[in-house]
Amino acid sequence: MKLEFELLKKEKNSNARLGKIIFNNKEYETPMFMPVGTQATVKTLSPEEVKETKAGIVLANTYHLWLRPGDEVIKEAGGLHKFMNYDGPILTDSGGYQVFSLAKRKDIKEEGVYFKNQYNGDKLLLTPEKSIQIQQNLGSDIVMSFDECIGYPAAKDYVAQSVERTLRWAKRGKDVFKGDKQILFGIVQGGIYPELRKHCAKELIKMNFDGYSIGGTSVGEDKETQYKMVSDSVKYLPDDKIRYLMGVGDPIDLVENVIRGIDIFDCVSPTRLARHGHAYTKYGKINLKNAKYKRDFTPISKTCDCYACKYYTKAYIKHLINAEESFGARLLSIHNIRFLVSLMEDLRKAIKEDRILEFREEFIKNYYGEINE
RNA sequence: GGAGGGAUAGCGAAGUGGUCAAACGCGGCAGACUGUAAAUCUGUUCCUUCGGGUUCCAUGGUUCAAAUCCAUGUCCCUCCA
Repeated sequence: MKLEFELLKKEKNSNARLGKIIFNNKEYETPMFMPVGTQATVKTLSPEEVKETKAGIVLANTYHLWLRPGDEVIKEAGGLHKFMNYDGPILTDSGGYQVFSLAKRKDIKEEGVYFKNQYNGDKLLLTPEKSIQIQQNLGSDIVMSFDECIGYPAAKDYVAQSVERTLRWAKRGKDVFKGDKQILFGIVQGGIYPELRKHCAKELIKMNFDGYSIGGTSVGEDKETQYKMVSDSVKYLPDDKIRYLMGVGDPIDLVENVIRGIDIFDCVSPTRLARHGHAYTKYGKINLKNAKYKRDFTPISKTCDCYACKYYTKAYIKHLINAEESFGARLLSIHNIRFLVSLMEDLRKAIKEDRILEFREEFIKNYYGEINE
């Protein structure tokens, strides 16, 4: 019951694609947005609530679960699906992002990356082999290669050297990966340099991974730079494999990168922004902490079909956020995830109808416009 | 009746002659957040035409200079009878 992918259609006027993921006798269409559940939970939501947003794949993180509760514990529990009670597909990140985000607490060497355990100060070594082994213990359905996610800007010499190491790490990981129940992705790095992106993509393809991720974006670069990095990576990737753009979830970026040929995305934004009081709308992001919502007794969106919009007002959710009641974060997380999932539904419809460029124009006009619901 | 302590910005609370428009926390008002060290972080919070103006219970005083010292008053708290 390995996860399978099937390409269904290519949009006529762009590089956008429509696909299908088959997992556990269920089908999930792509392009798709995947909510992040780093610690084996999408923060504040139950698995039932995640499913209600119609999200498919959920992310979890190797690094965090390795440290706590430990991948052996999760293996003993019967794997991540049983442990967290989620029967949909699960993708695990390799810990590669922590190479970037824990910048001050790491030391990159050829064998792997040394981290300091944030809970007890222990010196830890995460290697490509170890990352795969942990992900096999976790029992996720899509496994990521251990890579180095570099920041922006980065000097070309450093990026070139980093790409070579990421390639060696990808090979080392693949060599120990069993692959009887899971599929393994390689990660295209190369910063903003087209020739490094090309080289990285081509070398990964030679190793024949089950899917390809694009990494090293959404680390501080501007949008145009990001879109170019995606285009410079995607054009070498085979049609029949999933293309995953890591860490991208801004609504505009989702639209732009679907057009460039991306199938799946993940991002912490919908849930983090929710905890910070923000809600996505067709007309831009709103901050419910703002005083102007104190007596706004209308839903976040009149057209949204989520639980929060169906039963609750902005004034109520604002009150919950201000009072630091967790129900507020939960309602906004439901809304924000549903917003992105629903945006992907609209994008798939536009692909089916070959009118994705028109869709983009209208979406951007609304999102950056002055109109309010 | 006696003895002592206190009153500082929306609230709590530092400060006890100049470096004080006054630390810090909360509350308020905004901002940031992209493979989650993030229910976190940042800015701002007397008035202002940005030159300055007016503040630390009230009034009077000492001093070149007072939130800070002195006198009187008002209110609050604690203990003793």
